[in-house]
Amino acid sequence: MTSPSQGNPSTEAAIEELIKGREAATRLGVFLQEATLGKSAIEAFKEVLDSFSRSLSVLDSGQPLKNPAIIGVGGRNQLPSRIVKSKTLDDGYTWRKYGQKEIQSSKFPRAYFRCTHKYDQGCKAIRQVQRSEDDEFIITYMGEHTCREPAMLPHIISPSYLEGSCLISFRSNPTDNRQEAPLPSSFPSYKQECHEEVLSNLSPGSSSSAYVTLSAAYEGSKLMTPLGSTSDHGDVTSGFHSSTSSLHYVGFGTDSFEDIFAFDQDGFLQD
DNA sequence: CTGATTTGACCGAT
DNA sequence: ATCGGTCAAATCAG
Repeated sequence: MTSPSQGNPSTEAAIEELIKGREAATRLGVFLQEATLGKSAIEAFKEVLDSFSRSLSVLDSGQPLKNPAIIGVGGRNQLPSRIVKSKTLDDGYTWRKYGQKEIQSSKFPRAYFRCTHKYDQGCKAIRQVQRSEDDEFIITYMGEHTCREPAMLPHIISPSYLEGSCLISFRSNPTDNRQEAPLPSSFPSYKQECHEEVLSNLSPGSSSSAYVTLSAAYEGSKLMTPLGSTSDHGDVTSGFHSSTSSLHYVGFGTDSFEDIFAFDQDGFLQD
């Protein structure tokens, strides 16, 4: 990946500082989480984080950020969860939407997905998707995929990202995105972009919390093709596609903390 | 025809 | 009582 920041000492220094600042902010976020502060405090905190992230993005433009900042621990239930900000809903897995809800704290509805293989393979992974103000999606993944997604190529990102190698590369073809749309189809083209940032990574059990994402690989071997629409599991849906992307952990944790995202912008939902 | 999405109802937690 | 998450019937799409 080419990055303008590369080879530019001053820019890199700036990035370094920003990363430090962001880390400090995320640490602060943990306290904010524990202390029951007012919403304004949380909003302010969110702005700080956003600023760091934006600055980093600008300077870094695409370069994977190192030093992921992880805020918060543990989801509201036992499920390991992580929050990812992405421009695409494709993560290599097939999801089935089972609900959508207007959420009080954010003006955009939240869409609920469960793994397509919930019943045929007992996969417990679920995710919640919300649109953010920048035409991106805030995706909260909960639970681990225990399914053996045909389309997934065994590219498991181990918890190593906790050590700084937060690189998750995606890549595939945009096949069918519809099911990915958290809302009525008014999402223009969230498919061609593949930017992701892991806003948070929380895995209580940390053990096998490895989040799986597929990568470059399965191009050419689309095992996932809709088995003729006769498959018993018949849950072939979503598309997958991805592409190399850079992500940053900007993190924070619990679901409630999600309120930090006071997405304000129209357009998410609408038909 | 089969499977996915939509959407209101239902339910549990707060 | 309210809010968020899930269910499930109706509807849509391939």
